[in-house]
Amino acid sequence: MKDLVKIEQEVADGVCEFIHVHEDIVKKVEKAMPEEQELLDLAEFFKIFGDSTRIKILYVLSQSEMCVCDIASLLMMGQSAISHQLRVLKQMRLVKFRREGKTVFYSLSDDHIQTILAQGMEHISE
Amino acid sequence: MKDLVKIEQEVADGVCEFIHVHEDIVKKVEKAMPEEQELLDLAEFFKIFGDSTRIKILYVLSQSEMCVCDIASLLMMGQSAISHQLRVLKQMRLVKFRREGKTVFYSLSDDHIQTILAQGMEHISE
DNA sequence: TTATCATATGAACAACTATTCATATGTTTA
DNA sequence: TAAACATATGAATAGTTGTTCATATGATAA
Repeated sequence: MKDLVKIEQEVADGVCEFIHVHEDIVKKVEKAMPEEQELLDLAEFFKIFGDSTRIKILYVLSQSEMCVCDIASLLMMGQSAISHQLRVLKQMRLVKFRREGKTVFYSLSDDHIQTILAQGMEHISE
Repeated sequence: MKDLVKIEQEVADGVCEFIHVHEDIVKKVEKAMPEEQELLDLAEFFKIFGDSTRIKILYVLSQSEMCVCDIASLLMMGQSAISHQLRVLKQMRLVKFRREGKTVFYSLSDDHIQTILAQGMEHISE
């Protein structure tokens, strides 16, 4: 948050900060703004899909449940890297898992994820 | 890409890399994999929405076209920061702009963007 | 129990990215 | 023309993030 002294100085410097705005538009949109937190959450949500390793993991899991080694093999990446990313996906509830002996099988936590992937793919191939 | 020597060493170390996999699953999914580039593009696409400043810009532009100063004022951020992010959004064709005198008005380049925002919001509020 | 194996995780490092600062560009007005 | 102004942009910086390495955890088998 800027203080008035700084704003005044910027105006003196000829910078537009908050002065030469279209007040009618700004005030109207200001009222329609969602909670700050909602927009932060939204960005966090999309950020998960914004990494190629995670996208690939989500894609292969959309085809079949799989253990960590299967995914590492498919993506030709180290077990540790996959495990770290699965942790992120787990924390954000995008994947779930079941244990079978020493092996842990991961899968998408719900169909919604697949829908979003498909929606994105549709969009970029236009 | 790993070389054989490294893989052999990892096996010797007791690391799973590519050996103790479920071959049937892996081979089946391998065939269904899209082009590497398609998944990279998909991640790049979602990455744009994965930043709170850009999400906010997209949101306010979904309400009304706006100049750079209007956006900076609404988000209480510097003109330069907004301008830099608008450049990213412009390059990725998420926003378009028109010039009117000294002022540049930005707006969403198509309705699809708004749909994706709404889809995401719907998803996180579940 | 001990050895083996699949997965998880902390620390370190490298790469990337968002913001700020200073300044440039291009438009309008005097 | 010169001054004022809205926006754009290059460079520097600080913060974030993904991968690797080494090691820990927890489960099974001998």
